[in-house]
Amino acid sequence: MNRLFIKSLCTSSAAAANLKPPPPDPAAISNLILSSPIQSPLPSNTPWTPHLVNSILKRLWNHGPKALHFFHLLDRRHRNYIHSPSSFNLAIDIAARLHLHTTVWSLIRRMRSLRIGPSPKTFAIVAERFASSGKPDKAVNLFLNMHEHGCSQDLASFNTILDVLCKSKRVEKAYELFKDLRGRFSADVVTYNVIVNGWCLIKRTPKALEVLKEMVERGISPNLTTYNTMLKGFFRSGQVRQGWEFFLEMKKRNCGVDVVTYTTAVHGLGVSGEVKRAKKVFDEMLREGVLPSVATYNALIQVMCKKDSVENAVLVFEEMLRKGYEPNVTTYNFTRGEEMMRRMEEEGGCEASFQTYNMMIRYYSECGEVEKALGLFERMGSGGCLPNLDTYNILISGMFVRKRSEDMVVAGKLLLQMVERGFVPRRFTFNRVLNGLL
DNA sequence: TTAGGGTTAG
Repeated sequence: MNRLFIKSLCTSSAAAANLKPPPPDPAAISNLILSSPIQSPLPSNTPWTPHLVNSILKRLWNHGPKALHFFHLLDRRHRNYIHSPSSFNLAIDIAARLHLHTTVWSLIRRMRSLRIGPSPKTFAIVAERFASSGKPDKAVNLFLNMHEHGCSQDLASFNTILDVLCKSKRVEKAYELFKDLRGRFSADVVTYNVIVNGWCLIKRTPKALEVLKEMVERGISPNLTTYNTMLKGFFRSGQVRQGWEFFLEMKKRNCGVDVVTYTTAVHGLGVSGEVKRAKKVFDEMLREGVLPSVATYNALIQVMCKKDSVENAVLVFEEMLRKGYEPNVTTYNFTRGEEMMRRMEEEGGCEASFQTYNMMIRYYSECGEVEKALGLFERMGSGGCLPNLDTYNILISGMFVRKRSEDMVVAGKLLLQMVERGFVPRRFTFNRVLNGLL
């Protein structure tokens, strides 16, 4: 707070004296880093700020080695600049994603020596990477030992590690840890909600209901989040009837159903084919005076596209615009096609995300329009979002559609490029390209 | 980054 205040004082007085240089452009700096060889020095005279550094790290997210190199250069060569905790956390996330464990730990030690961390958030980041790369035990150990790295364990960090395990589908592991330590950390409603959600994520609603019963027995009252989680769980596991009955029960018992409840019901009913009922729930929501969100409209649009007709989806889209909602990337992604992509950028002032690109690239690849797919890929490279692992996998698969030898060569180049950018191709992808080339 | 709702996904 204080630092921000001082910073704003400095900038405003500089502006008053007309000395303020144009603000550095993260996109320009990122592109410069991307296009120059790895030993190049950073542009001099740049007024580095945590905000600028963070936005560059995010732009270089899908080019991990360059991102880390940038971080290290700034850390070592610029004596007067000290990275902020949030920049450290971003760099640690990138290093952990690339499985550079030595780098992760040296960054953590560096944070500690600068007395700016590590924080519980730092450990949550690393634990998440462990859990998502099939090492849940390492994630648990990290949590159990975090106090040795100057970071205390409390209920919040306990809930976080459980959530990390659950979100990476290691629910059994989470449940074990939960049973072992719930007494020590005095598990609260958040803890139980995390576990309920975990079982729901892997479609084991009976286990989720069991935990729900258990929390009540232990004197912890479920809240609206608990019920919304359960509701989503029923739909996710295909128990549409139970979902519907649960929804009715929630209303009957005056749980204070909210926009999340309605969005879940509209989406859940719709994707399982009950479009009429989904629309009825949506109308009922309006009657009850619960304001739909962009997510609610997106849910309805998706349902219309998939189970009704694109024309009706567009009607909902137009209605959304009429009511003053601002469609976001997700909205446009449902109504696929170049036309929509143009519209989102020109009229909507809404930048395509890598999901948008990936979807379009997949579409072109599948119908053999390899040049168009490659064109979009090029556009990505020079724009705000760099291709990610999915992009490469989709595009490389696309190179096999036409069974042409020149496509194989492109596939080979893409494979090399993805490795250079810090992605690990699946064995399948690798062998396929190799076979293709041979 | 202490929990729940919209991209495509089993």
